[in-house]
Amino acid sequence: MHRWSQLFIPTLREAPADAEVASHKFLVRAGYIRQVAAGLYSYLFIGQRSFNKIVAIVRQEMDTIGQEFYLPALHPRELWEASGRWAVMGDNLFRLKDRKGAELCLGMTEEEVMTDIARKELRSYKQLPQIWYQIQSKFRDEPRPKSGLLRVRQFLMKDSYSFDLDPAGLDVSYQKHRDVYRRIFDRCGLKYMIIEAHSGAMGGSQSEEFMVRTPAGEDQIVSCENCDYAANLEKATSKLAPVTDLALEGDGSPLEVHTPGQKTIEDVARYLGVSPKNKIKTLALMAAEKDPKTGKSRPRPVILLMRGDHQMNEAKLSSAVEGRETRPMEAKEIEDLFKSPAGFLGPIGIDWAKDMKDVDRPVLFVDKALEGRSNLISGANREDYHVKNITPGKSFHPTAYADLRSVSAGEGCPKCGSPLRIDTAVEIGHIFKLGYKYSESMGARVLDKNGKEVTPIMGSYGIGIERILTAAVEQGNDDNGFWLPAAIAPFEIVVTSTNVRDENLKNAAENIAQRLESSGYDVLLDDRDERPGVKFKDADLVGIPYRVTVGRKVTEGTVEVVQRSTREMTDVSIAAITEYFQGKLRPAL
RNA sequence: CGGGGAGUGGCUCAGCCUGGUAGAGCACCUGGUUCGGGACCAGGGGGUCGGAGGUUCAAAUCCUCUCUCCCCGACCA
Repeated sequence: MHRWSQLFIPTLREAPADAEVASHKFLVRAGYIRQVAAGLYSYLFIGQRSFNKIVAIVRQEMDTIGQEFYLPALHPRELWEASGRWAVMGDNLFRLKDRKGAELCLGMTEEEVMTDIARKELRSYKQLPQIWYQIQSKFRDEPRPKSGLLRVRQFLMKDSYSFDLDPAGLDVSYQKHRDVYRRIFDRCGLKYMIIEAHSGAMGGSQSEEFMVRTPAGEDQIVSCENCDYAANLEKATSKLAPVTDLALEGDGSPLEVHTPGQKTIEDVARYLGVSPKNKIKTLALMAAEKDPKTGKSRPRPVILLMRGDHQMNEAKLSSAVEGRETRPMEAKEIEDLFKSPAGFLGPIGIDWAKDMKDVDRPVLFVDKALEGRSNLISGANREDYHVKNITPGKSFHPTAYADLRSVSAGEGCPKCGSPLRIDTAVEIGHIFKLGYKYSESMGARVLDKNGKEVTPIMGSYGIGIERILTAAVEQGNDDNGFWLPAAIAPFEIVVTSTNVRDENLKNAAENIAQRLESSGYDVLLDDRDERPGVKFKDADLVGIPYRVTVGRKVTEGTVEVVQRSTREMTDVSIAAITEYFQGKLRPAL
């Protein structure tokens, strides 16, 4: 029996000054967590209890498809060199040296260690498929930890890895994870959505994220109000309303117009009396390109053309340039390429690269929204001049058309055309078809039926344990505190006796708590010698879904049951208390 | 890394501009009253004012450097 009077549950009347989001404020106030340093938290008794419940659910469900390992958090440099990530991860990877000077890092994920086991141990197709998982602390030297447990430097993650003989096998492993994740998040009582995700520069094909909508989130997700389309903003596309092109002017060749001092899209559009939708936006960037001879990095111009009213999306740009680092061009670089100051840039008069391998010429990517358009207006590459009658493919030849723009709310769903909405959300899980990246680079091989060496294909799948708790708190809170789904709450019921000095009440509360506990419920008995108000406030704060108030009605043989989320209050006879919760917390299946 | 803000008892904050014996509320300890929504009275303990250096007869307060934390951005399989 857990007695509040004996426990360490340091509740706070006020939120710490540096807490901003609800989950951060409440988890600290409720005594779940305490901050140690930026992005590092201690989990106290009731916090840890809640984490344990989440972990138990994750473990139980994962065991239905995979095998649990426990791998070290400390990894040798060699493994990360082998995968190439020692160089790629940059400052986000915690690095250190041991006494002998050997370099190590703290794992952000465990592809390397898992693949290392696979390459040493897996020999035959008969051993496939495999799904291995673990639940371990992960470390990331975040440039900016924030929002309490939402973005931290050390966190608990369930990560699993699948090894299959072929892509069809990977599809199966991926689908298994998708199903199990749904069960996990359903059991955790979260309202979530599954969205298409950006695969990132790390390669891989299909990728989906499990997202919980909340203003505290960091991701932007696009979803259809009508059908099931949902995608990360980094990936989302939309149907655009048709735009009426301008009429051809003059003899149809590019026609310069004087636009003194008109630099922004809006200025030019207004000055010429056209919509920004008929204007081309020219973005000038430099990408880091490896010189094929010297192997050294050198900047290469990458120019983007967008519809005047559209915004460029960084993730899509990253895909277009195949992961190369990019930065805005400096004024001098712009002058060198365009022979014109910024504000009047355009695609004409420049010899663009035919493809990415054509490294000596500048790259021109044109957003797909401009494909098929005609008689647009762009800068003339001459100060104070713009140019009309610009038609992509005719007036200039792009290196490639690419999806570069960010979707805006209200645009049409790519599936059904209904309006799209954009929300912020927290990512709680991610499933990802990795492909051959790690098995290839680290040299995992098995023999297939024909005795031929083949590289297993991998998937990786993560769940952020802290984020489940955080999302749950964000999803259920009010001015007084929060409530957790019973499955992940530190306790299911708090039994509050209004006055422990009254022997009758004290004994009744003790008795009820005892009975509930022996019926299998997780019960916290608030037996503190505090005024009722204090105990009610604390009960409201700490996230327990039900409160049983043992008070003045005891003489009539009843107690009050309060459901925290709805504040709904029910008088229940003491004799029938366990049955009451049978219906609430253990509904018949 | 760029921009902004903040470091004063355990917590929330005032005091700083205009230098002169460190404050309030909450929390904590003792005694008493109280007991269904964060009680009241009386008494009490607790602070090198983030750190270092400087100016000054005198620094929480002014100056310089530095550390830490928060927010926005950049960053983020």
